[in-house]
Amino acid sequence: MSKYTWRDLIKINSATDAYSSPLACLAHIDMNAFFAQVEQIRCGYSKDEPVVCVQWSSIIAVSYAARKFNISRMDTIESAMEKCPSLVPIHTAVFKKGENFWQYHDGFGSWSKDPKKQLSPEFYKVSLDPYRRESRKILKIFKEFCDVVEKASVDEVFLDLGRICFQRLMELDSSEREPAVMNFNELKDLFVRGKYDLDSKLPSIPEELKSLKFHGFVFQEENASLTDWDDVIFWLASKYVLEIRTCIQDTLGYSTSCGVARTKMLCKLGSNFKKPDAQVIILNKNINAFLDCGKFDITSFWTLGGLLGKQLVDILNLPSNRSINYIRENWQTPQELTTFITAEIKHTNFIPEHNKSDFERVDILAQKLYDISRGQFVTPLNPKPVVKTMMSNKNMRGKACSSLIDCISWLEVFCGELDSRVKELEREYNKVIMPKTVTVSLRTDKYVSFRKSGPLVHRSRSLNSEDLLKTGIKLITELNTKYNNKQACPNYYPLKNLNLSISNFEIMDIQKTIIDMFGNQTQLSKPDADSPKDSDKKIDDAYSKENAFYCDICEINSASLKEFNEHKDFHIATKLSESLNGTAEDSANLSLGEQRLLFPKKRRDKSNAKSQIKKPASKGNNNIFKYFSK
DNA sequence: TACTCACAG
DNA sequence: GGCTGTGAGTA
Repeated sequence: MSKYTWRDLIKINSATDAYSSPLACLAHIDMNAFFAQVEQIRCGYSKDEPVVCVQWSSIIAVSYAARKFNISRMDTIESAMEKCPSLVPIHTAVFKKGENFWQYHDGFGSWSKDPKKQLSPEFYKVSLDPYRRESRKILKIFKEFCDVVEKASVDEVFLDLGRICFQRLMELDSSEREPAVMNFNELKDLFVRGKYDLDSKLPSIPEELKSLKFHGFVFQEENASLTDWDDVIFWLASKYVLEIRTCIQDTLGYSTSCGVARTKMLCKLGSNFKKPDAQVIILNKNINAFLDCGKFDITSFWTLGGLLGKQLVDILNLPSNRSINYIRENWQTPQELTTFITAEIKHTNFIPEHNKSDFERVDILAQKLYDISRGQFVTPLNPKPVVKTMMSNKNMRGKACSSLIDCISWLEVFCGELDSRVKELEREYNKVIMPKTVTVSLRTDKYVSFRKSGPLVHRSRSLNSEDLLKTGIKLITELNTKYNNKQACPNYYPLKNLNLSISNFEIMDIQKTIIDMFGNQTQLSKPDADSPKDSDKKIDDAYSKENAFYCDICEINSASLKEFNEHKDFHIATKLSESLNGTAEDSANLSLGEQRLLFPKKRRDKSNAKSQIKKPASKGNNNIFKYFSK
């Protein structure tokens, strides 16, 4: 007799409830040294060549080939080169100050001896866009294979394999299956004929299934034998995740690590257990052994990696031998844990400083700890992480941002980045995403920061880089006039940090936005007579008339007289800034944007287009130099 | 809404 | 260690 019921089994066929079934089967898949892999593949190196991904002079991802030389992320390029003279350092793509597109400069980097081949944080900002794009491609494959996918970060996902396993278990057509699997039929027949009670136990697994060979590494058991249906489900899962991982390897070239287990937490520990290019299966009967293997302690778990975890180690007096069984054996119930922690807090006068809320509900914390130590901490997958805010940020070194003009040049970078990130998301969701709030924030000193938010004044129905920039410039100018003076902030420039963020997203169906904007008109009008461009113009005209505080120079609206006046300050400020900064003769080191900004009539350098992966967005007549023209 | 903090990759 | 990002809590 199985220890699982029909209810447990049928539950895994539900996309929403499967995770909570005792027969749940999830996976966590992690890209090995993702950034390094992306660069290795992009540049056509083999996986045996020691590629590292570089940001300025530090290494941010080390391929497994490079790890063989004992190179870690802590190494500088120089020390890594010493360990491995054949090292292949590849710098991330970068935005140049004043430009709203990124590009790769292969062969360039801050490690280069030749100053002309150096990328410096003073003039560039790292772009992570290439990794996001690859991440989306990979995600797309996961979604083809699996109905419930949680994108946990740019290089990792959780999968709920419930439906797949259920269907494969119950599959009617057995022609493609291994002979032993034919015996699933016994279960299937009972199911199909409805000869079961939800609360009755499943039959035992057939003898022939007990010796199936798992795909991948079964923790602690070289020749794991299958004893119950959970094992059979995990066997099916091990086969299926290998298919997924092989597909990703074959179509995109990426190697992955994978953990298969009952809960997200166990999956995550599993995928991290063996790297690279491996899958680890943690059977339910091996959970405790896995947790006690000596590699984990309480701080190994999600959300306990920081201060909270350390505090718990102190309070519970946990041994340093990295073992979870201590908790399991010392506190048999969640209540015992609650009592202990409460007493200990009183006894030691422990005062949690920042994570106060965690200790206000000790019972919840104790329950969590109790479950974690037994591998029973169950959480659902979140298939829809909706964007709340999006930020483009830059820490400024030295004099990277020393004037209002510099600020605007960096804002152009930020707008380019945010615009393309929003477009990417729109493609993924097939929705229109429109932020309603824009925030510019800056730091002049370690502890002195200012910020200003405002509504995004947009003139078309999708986000565009130019409108975003106009709003950003308005905000940065207001900050500049307010704080860049002796009284408010004597050491305003050079800024230490500048960032632009968008928030308050309105997420609309593409179809819906058209109807919202035009009512039934869209359906009635002839396509030729009312082309999209005309429609846009109509909106623009209508919008302009509604707003009294309209700036003819910028073509933007202000919400109030006060705002309008502040906006006018901006024009005065930029003129001033221009007169201070616009006299440089040598424009060789200036970006295209800055050249346009300072020398609008001058012919611009158009070389360097070769290594460009992404085409710059069309500039049209909306160049920001017009702010400075007479 | 503005701001800080914690946590993660 | 530098950098990017998110969510929770607070006032």
